[in-house]
Amino acid sequence: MIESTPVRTGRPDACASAPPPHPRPDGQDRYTISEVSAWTGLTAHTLRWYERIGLMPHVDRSHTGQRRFTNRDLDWLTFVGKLRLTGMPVADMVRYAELVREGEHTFEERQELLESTRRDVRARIAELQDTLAVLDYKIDFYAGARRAPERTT
Amino acid sequence: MIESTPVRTGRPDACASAPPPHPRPDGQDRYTISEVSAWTGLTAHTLRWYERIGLMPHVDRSHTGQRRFTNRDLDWLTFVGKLRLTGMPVADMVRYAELVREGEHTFEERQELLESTRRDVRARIAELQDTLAVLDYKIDFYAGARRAPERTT
DNA sequence: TAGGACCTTGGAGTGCACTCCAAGCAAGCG
DNA sequence: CGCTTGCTTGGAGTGCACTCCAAGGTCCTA
Repeated sequence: MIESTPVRTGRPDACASAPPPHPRPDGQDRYTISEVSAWTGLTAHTLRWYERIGLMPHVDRSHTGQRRFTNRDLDWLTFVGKLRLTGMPVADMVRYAELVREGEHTFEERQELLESTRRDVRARIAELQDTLAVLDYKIDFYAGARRAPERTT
Repeated sequence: MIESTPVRTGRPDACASAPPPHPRPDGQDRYTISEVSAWTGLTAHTLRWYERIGLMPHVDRSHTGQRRFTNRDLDWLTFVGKLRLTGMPVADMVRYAELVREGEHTFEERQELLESTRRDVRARIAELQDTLAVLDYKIDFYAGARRAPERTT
């Protein structure tokens, strides 16, 4: 239902940060909320909130009702973290999560949603590179002005 | 006091969007708030708010107290727009604006602030490129799964 | 000189994404 | 058993960046 996230890029030692290995192998993957909080950097509050708003597939519970997260949940949270970095609103992530819950007949819509996100990400990268050029220019200006303070207008 | 923003990159027809020309030449540059709003895409509310919080150098006024923005103000707003794209908090932009108001003896601190911002921007670009790889992977997955629906696990 | 569009202000309201609280149940240790 | 630490819930609170409002003054064109 949830496809897995790429495990390695083709290049050895690529700049992209390596995908985090799971703390425990499949089969022993029943993490408490605080373990997941430590691993993801999200607070326990946020993890519960994500579940409430439908951003998590239903999380398993212990016999006493406490959450027990799996490696699959960790993968999902890693992916959600990527989407969050793109600036995607939480509501859109919830929409994607709903599509995942609805099964394989939503593949097309999921693909479209991700392609639209990809366009946004590319646009944002371009904007940031533009900004980088401006920052470089201004930093050079300050560096130059400080080297030759008598002629800075 | 405010250094100008680069007018052209070295390459002809560079991908970076060309810096916007001013609507009117220097000397006739006394824009109302709604003109500036239309030009920048910011609402009049936001422009007033920027001034209130100290994110604008003091804006000139007409004899009756209405704001009259200059080409210099437009340049500043363009730069602020770039900083905003980087995700810099408004408080940090206000800090930079204060340094500009304080004069040339703050060149060093301004340069440091921009260099720190540049590091952030570079890091964010790297994150986004990472995310792009994940999106590409998942989009390929969906495309492949839809071409060969009998073998998707 | 009348009308409508535009401008002014301080302060209050909005939407987002968390973030925290109170009260109570659960788990592990000496 | 008692203690500490951790987990549960619904609902309320926070911080940021706007966004809007009411009441009134200004500008321009017919």
